[in-house]
Amino acid sequence: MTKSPIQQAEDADAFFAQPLHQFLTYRLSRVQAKLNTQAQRILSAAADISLIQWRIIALIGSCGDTHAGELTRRAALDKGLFSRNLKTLMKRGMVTSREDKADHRIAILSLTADGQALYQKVLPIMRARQRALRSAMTKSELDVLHRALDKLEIAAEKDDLDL
Amino acid sequence: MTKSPIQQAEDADAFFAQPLHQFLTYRLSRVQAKLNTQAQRILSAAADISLIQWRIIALIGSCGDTHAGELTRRAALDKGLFSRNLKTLMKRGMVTSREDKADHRIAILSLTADGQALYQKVLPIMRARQRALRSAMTKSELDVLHRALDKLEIAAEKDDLDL
DNA sequence: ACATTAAAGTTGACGGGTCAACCAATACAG
DNA sequence: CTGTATTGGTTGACCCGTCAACTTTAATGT
Repeated sequence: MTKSPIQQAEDADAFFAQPLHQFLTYRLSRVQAKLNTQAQRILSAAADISLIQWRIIALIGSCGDTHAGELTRRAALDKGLFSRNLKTLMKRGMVTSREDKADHRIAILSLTADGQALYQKVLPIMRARQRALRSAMTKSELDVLHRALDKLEIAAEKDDLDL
Repeated sequence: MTKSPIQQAEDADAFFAQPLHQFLTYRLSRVQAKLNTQAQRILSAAADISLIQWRIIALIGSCGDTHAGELTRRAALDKGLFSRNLKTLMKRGMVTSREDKADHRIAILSLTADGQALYQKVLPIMRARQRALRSAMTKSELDVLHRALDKLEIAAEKDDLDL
């Protein structure tokens, strides 16, 4: 994983010209924050629900009736975060849980009628948003973006970045 | 051991049965979270400092002696967040402030000797990290990634996504 | 000059997100 | 069968990040 002198020089120029702004991680975090804000605005307008709660409803709605652990693993969601928001969703009558007969630690989760209605109402809205975001790019740009994200994700898990 | 992103993607069932996993925003937020975790790990090992505090030190170190408002505007950082972390950095003796003679609202910030030392020590480490991340991709992939981020950032600011 | 408005920074409140301690139930080893 | 380890889930603690209220000081306008 060696670097060409040219690239190093480019890095240096960019850094001293514009600290932080050109850092990949910095740009990513800003873009992600803006996308989050947008999603929250859309969700609160469409269904008066937070993003994290929408994610939980979408998980339950799309994965069928399963238990919390399965969903948090699938979505890489913190189980504490999940638990708290699930509680408020149950208070709001969007989700119900029944105990698993075989394993009493497990609660099987399902959407209530209200939860289903919300899911069916919001899902197309969020899909449309995703389409709109994608449509800002060409197909090949989108492919490269996904590939780049894969690579970044792998690099982010490395403990030693040839430091 | 955690699964690679590729394996997780292969776990995904049908396209529509797994809404979250293919959502661009979802992937972005996960990658960003992992990059953040990595940065925090590196920083806490190298200098026992948090990411936000490093950003503040890097801003002061690279922008010269300026006031808080200038830096928060430049970095799109919340001024409240900045203020609080600045306070702890001053407690730790990394930053000092002196009042501007012309405008008494303003405090001019500078790094102390300790702050400078930390800055000079950590900067190459973080720049090496950026190089390592970039080197995971080809030049053209990087270009497309930056272009895609530009477009996403613009799309994220739109109020109506043809919904 | 005085009143109004705006800017710089501090503080409080609150949700998101991570981590660890903890409890209850199950699985497992001897 | 019994003690131990593991798993599912809840709760508490803590930081990040956003938003808004508020104080102090400066700019503006009449």
